[in-house]
Amino acid sequence: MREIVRAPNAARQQRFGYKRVFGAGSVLPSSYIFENGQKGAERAVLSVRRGPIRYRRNSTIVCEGGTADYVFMVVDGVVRRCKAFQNGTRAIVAFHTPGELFGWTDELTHALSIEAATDALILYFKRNVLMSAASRDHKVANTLLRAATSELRCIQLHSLRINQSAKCRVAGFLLDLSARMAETANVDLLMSHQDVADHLGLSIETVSRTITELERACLIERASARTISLINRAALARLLD
Amino acid sequence: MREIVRAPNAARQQRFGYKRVFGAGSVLPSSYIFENGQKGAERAVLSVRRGPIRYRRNSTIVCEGGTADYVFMVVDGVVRRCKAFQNGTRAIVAFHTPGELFGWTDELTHALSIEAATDALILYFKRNVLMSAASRDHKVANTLLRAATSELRCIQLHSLRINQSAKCRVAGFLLDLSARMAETANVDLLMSHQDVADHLGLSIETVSRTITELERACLIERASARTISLINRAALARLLD
DNA sequence: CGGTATGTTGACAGTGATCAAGAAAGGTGG
DNA sequence: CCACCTTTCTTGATCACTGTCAACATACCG
Repeated sequence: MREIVRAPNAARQQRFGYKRVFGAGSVLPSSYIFENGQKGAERAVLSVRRGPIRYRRNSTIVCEGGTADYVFMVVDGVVRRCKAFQNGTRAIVAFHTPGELFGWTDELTHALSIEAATDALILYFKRNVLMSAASRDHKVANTLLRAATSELRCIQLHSLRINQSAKCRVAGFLLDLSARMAETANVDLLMSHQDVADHLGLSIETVSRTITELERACLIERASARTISLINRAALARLLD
Repeated sequence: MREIVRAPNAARQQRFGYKRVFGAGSVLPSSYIFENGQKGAERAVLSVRRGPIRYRRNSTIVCEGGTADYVFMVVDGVVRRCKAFQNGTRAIVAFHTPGELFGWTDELTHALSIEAATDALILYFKRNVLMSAASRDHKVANTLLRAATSELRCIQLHSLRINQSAKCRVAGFLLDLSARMAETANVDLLMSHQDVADHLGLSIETVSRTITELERACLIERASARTISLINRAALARLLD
């Protein structure tokens, strides 16, 4: 049987002592959003927005089981959707990066917690307004459909990945992150190794060891623990599949 | 390193020798569908249907990478969406049961193969017709949205499950299956243990052993290998989380 | 009835988790 | 700027769950 308490160190036990410091709401000019790649069909959706609200790293945006009154969009930072288990472990189903609409559901409550993985700026959309708008306006419905579809694709890839070896999982994660961040040179691991581990279904130790191993094999290079350059993307990609 | 060839027995090597026997198309009266719980909003969608077509067990409906010209609905039987890896392993992302609309994507190709896990009756919908219908008719868009949303929920639960122990995975799978089949007394494992194993990210041996273990613990009872009654659902549910 | 496909059980090995301890990074107050 | 503290990351030793290999049992089907 797996142990109940996984992190005996004092440092580790802090992990779930989320600070829950809800950042003071700091409303940006609405032009910010429209300049940020939103246009045309999204206008209708954006007309029901609230916020954006700023969250500090590790603060909870929605608790699992909380009423699903809102759907969200990341303006800045990284957000994680996760579930905490009774045995103290945690699983991160997905990370969300700027521009992504997430938290959509047709149920009354959110099945997962939504937390800020870094300091983050979040936009709110009232779900029932969105829903009734969708049933009248096909543009809104299509925006939601597009969001759900891309989230579906993303989580499908993820579910394929977590049956692979640790090396594949980490390599795939780095390649994905690099693609999402559209960084040319190096990948910035915006989230902690603990977050990466909980996302990939590994322990932090294994994540650390695997990164070290990839570095020794000259596939990546580290400037710091969270600043990684993918030296040999082709070789990394070859690890997958 | 994991071994390349996983199933050395002659019997096992047959696993991917899919028969690809496309069943002759046998068109049912359209009333069949309408009697089968489809109504109202779904009408518009159903007006663009083709089929249903009958597939034999293990035949391929769509190959991974195949053009995504159609979206599908299970009329009867069970369908699996899966990916075969180069090392001979296979991952089943999801099973689909009667009434489910699946295979929706906004990409040009299907990322996963779609195969009949049992003899199955499949309805086809032209994707581009569906897409253009969705951009005009919000009812169609909402039907797609609903399908995508419930698929999303399903795969989220699944991705949470595959980080758990083998016992949790099997117990959860049995409970889910029982709920989906709405069978009162016992669960009928319509798919092979191999399919279950590939879905849960376990080996067939582990699936078999785990089921035996659950039986010895008096949580379940077996009439045959594929006919299982959940004696103590509460205890099974307690294994989860 | 033989032959194939599928499921079961045992022995053993390997990947990754756990436990433990130390190193590096980041933040705060002097 | 430095000392101090907390958090995060790294590395090593050991253990266990689950995969692999092997053999057999059972079910299915012409």
